[in-house]
Amino acid sequence: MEKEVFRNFLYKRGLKLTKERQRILDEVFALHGHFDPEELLLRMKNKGMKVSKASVYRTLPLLVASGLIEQVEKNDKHAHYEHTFGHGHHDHLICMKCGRVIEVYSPKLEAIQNELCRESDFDGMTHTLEIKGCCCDCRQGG
Amino acid sequence: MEKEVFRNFLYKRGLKLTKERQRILDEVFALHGHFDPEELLLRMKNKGMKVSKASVYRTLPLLVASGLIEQVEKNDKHAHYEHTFGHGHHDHLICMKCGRVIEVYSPKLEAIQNELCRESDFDGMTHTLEIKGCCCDCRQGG
DNA sequence: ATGGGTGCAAATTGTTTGCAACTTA
DNA sequence: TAAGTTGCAAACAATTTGCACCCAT
Repeated sequence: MEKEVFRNFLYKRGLKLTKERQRILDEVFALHGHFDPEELLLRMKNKGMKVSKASVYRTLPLLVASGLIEQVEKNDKHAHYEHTFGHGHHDHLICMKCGRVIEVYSPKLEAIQNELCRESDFDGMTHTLEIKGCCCDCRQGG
Repeated sequence: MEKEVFRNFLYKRGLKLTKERQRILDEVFALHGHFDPEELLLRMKNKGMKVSKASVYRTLPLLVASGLIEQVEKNDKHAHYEHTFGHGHHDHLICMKCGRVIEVYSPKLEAIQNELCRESDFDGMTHTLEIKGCCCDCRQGG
């Protein structure tokens, strides 16, 4: 349960699990795919949940630090996140025409990460692969 | 010669190769590794070159569009670029302790890009792989 | 009761833009 | 000389922060 992970993470650092943090956690995990802080805030306001922009901006880094979510892009203006707990690692194909994001996974990539790290005596923790191009819909349409 | 590439690029779009654009191009290619707009501007000012912040911000996207430089990260605050002309594609190992960036290349990765794209009927153009972790110096030191 | 947390609004920071004067093709 | 370009300063947008009150532990 992600709430346990978060509670435990906070506890270890002497931080508190406030109502606001719980609400943010819940909403993040109620979400399907990617989101940005503003989007999250808007959703919560629309549901009548009480949270401030500041709390959202202060809580997201905690969720990242606890390993529950990941920052996946910072390509246009704002940061994008996605939750990763119980959701497996994957990478992204990003369509440059319509912005669609397709999730993909390749075990071979994990092997390559290890290989590249070994060659440079580097202790690799995580990787992010983004392939930019054009999705099938846009190729047909345009 | 990168200046020819740029001149040609501008010409095709009816744009002009001004002194400022030349200076920016020169400085970008005088640089070794990564840089951000602010850094570039500072270097140029220190050398007594006359350019405004606005011109730097207006020129970098042109250099990207012409294929001479690439935007490689947007992780902390600002955009980071590096020149790629005559410099081959590569990916990055990023040390999360000291910020060091190590360049790596794997032909296998190109194969994986193709494979992943084929599976999703996606027309992949470029990829960016970043592996985050801890470099050898930081492991020993800390 | 203590120390962290909240909301608000003001402050920062990276980047973009309007405009009048200037340059390049 | 016509069209694009510059520099400046003001405008923006995303994120951060100071502070007085609030609430988990």
